[in-house]
Amino acid sequence: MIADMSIDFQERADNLIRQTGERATSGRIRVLAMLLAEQRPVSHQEIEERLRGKSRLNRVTLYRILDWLNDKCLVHRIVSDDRVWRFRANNDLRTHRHAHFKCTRCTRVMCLDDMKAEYDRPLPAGYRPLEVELTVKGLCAECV
Amino acid sequence: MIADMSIDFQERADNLIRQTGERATSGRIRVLAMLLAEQRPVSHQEIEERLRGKSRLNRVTLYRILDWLNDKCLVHRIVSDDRVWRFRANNDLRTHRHAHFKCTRCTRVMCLDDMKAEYDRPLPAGYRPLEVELTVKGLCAECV
DNA sequence: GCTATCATTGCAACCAAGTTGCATTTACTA
DNA sequence: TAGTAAATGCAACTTGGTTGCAATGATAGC
Repeated sequence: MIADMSIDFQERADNLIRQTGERATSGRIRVLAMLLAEQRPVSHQEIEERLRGKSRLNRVTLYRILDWLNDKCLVHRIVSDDRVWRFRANNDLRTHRHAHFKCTRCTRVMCLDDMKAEYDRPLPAGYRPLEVELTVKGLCAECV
Repeated sequence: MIADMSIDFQERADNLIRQTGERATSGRIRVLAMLLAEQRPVSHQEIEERLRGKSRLNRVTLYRILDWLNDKCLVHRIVSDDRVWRFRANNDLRTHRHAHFKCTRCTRVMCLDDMKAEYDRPLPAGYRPLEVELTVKGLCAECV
């Protein structure tokens, strides 16, 4: 079962990457498959550890793969006050206009998929909004 | 006029720091006075440049002073996706439960004082919120 | 006002996350 | 199946921030 699932993610990743019209390299596929399987925001460091064992990806290459996946909207990037980026697969097209929760004890970040990142008051005159980030910080259920 | 104002900020900074009951050092006073005069979020680097000329503060000391001012709630710290902290004086006690705007072109950050950082949906069961961060990103009036 | 004391400062060295330039390898195209 | 541009790996670098420790300085007690 587990094995089947992993093959499935591999295949989905491969398809998604090919749909961009650019090269489907093994690195890109492995990283995206892993993120598809996780379904939560994962840091560069965690990904590196997770991928260890199999032919290891270079650190720089991993940064570049994550950038690329982000450019192609296959993943989204979440920033947090620990100055670390986390990445999460965009499984469908209702992408990332949602809020995030950051646990200040275990440092994990989760997507609050059904809480929209929005604001209600007008911006100062002349300002053009492009993106909104809403992060709730506190303790998650396991750390509380 | 300008000179008077600067003396005024110096004095206000001095008072605020003494009210904490801890030591009123020249570094703390200079940094807080500068922030009181600015009334906008300023990065460590900017502060360092601004304070250049007068007897220069050590880089590490400045980090420590900013941490200290933050601990004492005399300033608040704003995080942003460029992994740079910015600091703004808390002029009164209606402190920092407000949103921020980050210009993606000039990289400046401003406080949206009358936009509250809040959320409307419930968190997952067992989660305890402690703080909320809301950042609107886009182009400011000067960069649009 | 002077001195002792402990917090604060400065220095040097360090760390972690992320980036750049360039030579090598690899996925795709013809 | 070979040629080619794109992707990768490596080494070195940058930026923002931190740590340990010795030197300095603000304040309390006299």
